[in-house]
Amino acid sequence: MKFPKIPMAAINRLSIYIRALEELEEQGTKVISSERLAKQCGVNPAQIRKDLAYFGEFGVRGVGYRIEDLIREIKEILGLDRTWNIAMIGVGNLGSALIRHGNFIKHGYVFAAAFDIDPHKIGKRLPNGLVIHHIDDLEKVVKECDIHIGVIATPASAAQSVANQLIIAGVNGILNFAPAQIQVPECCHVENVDFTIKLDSIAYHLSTTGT
Amino acid sequence: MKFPKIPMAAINRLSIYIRALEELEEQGTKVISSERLAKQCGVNPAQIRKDLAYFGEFGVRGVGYRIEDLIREIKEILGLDRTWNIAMIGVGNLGSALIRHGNFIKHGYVFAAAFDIDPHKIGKRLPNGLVIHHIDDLEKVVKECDIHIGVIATPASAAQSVANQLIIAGVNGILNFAPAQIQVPECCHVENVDFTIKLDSIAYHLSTTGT
DNA sequence: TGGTGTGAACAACTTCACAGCG
DNA sequence: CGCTGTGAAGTTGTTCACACCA
Repeated sequence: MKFPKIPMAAINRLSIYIRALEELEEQGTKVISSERLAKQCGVNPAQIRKDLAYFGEFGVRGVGYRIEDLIREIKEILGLDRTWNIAMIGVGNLGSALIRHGNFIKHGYVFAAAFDIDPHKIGKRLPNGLVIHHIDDLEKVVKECDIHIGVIATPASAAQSVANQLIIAGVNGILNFAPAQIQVPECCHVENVDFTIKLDSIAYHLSTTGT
Repeated sequence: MKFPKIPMAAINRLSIYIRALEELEEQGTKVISSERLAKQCGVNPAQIRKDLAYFGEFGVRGVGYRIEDLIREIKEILGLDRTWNIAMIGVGNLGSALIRHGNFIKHGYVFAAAFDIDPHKIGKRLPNGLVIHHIDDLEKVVKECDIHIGVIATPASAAQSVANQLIIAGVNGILNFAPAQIQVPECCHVENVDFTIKLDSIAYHLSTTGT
């Protein structure tokens, strides 16, 4: 296979495969077929083979995939064979809970700085030792701490201006928890985590399929 | 238009349209064209017209859409012309932050109960007045409080068993924050909010487009 | 033999282009 | 005249079916 266009959805599924594979590895499994992995991930077996084939030939015909190797390959594909320094912007309820949340560090994402705009918070120290900086120091701190990803946990009204500041600071990966669509230049990649949309979708399904 | 199959993506966009429309309404705008709304939401104008046409004819040719009416129509479509009682399962960092987070109530989702499995937490009262119940009381409390949606904010390892208990209790809408794929029967609708997947996607983009 | 890798068929979603109506 | 509503075309993503190989 040459240089196919890779569906976004395929990338997201790789993360899901990794989780399943790591679980299997813990249980001591060495090799797995696309069929069994598919069942565990709730997808189609052909989907898995195609997703992996976008990036190379990782399987052994008649056998399956060696789990240890496959985990390493997928991590390399996704750029997870390293750690990523990230910054939290907005240290309110959600922001501080996310910083304390163990899932980031477990996957190699390290909160290297935190920012807010509230004068009462600036200079305070978070439980994990991070000092809260003023948002105006973003560019300086981003450089100092080698930060590549920004997490926006501000109110919706502030999201766009924070995004602008992140981009000026040279950050071009943004995880946006604010319920707002933010506009960014081509070079920057934004992912939205918007649970109001998800809830609305649930409400729709409950409403249409008999409360 | 008769009974077309409605793309999931269209439903999700309706939430985005509502947000933009409510903002416009606050600013005093009365009518808007699909073109202008599209620009604000970052989508194609035809997309908006098609999304809305799945559900009826809400526009006026040569004019556009009356904002007040359109908001009401979309809310009715999504089942947002009422409030929804929801339950939080897992009152850790993330769970308690979400309960305190204002976005749920703002959109008509009311936390009516909270559950955990940690004996030290059972019986404690949250800042908003909710008492933390033991997960084993789920079915009873769900009935008493008329809960239709469950929010899972437990560790991944507990997610599936919590989902099972929710379904037994008669809850068939689940918002899952745990990084795990959960299996549910047809009748139940699950939405996953998995920021590790989103971060991995950002890492991939940063890695492939020159750090 | 059994499971991968993959072209081809299929399905889903998006955008175009324009008829039709206020 | 301008903007909606919509069939048709285009695009993207998924599944099938089987050649191929350890």
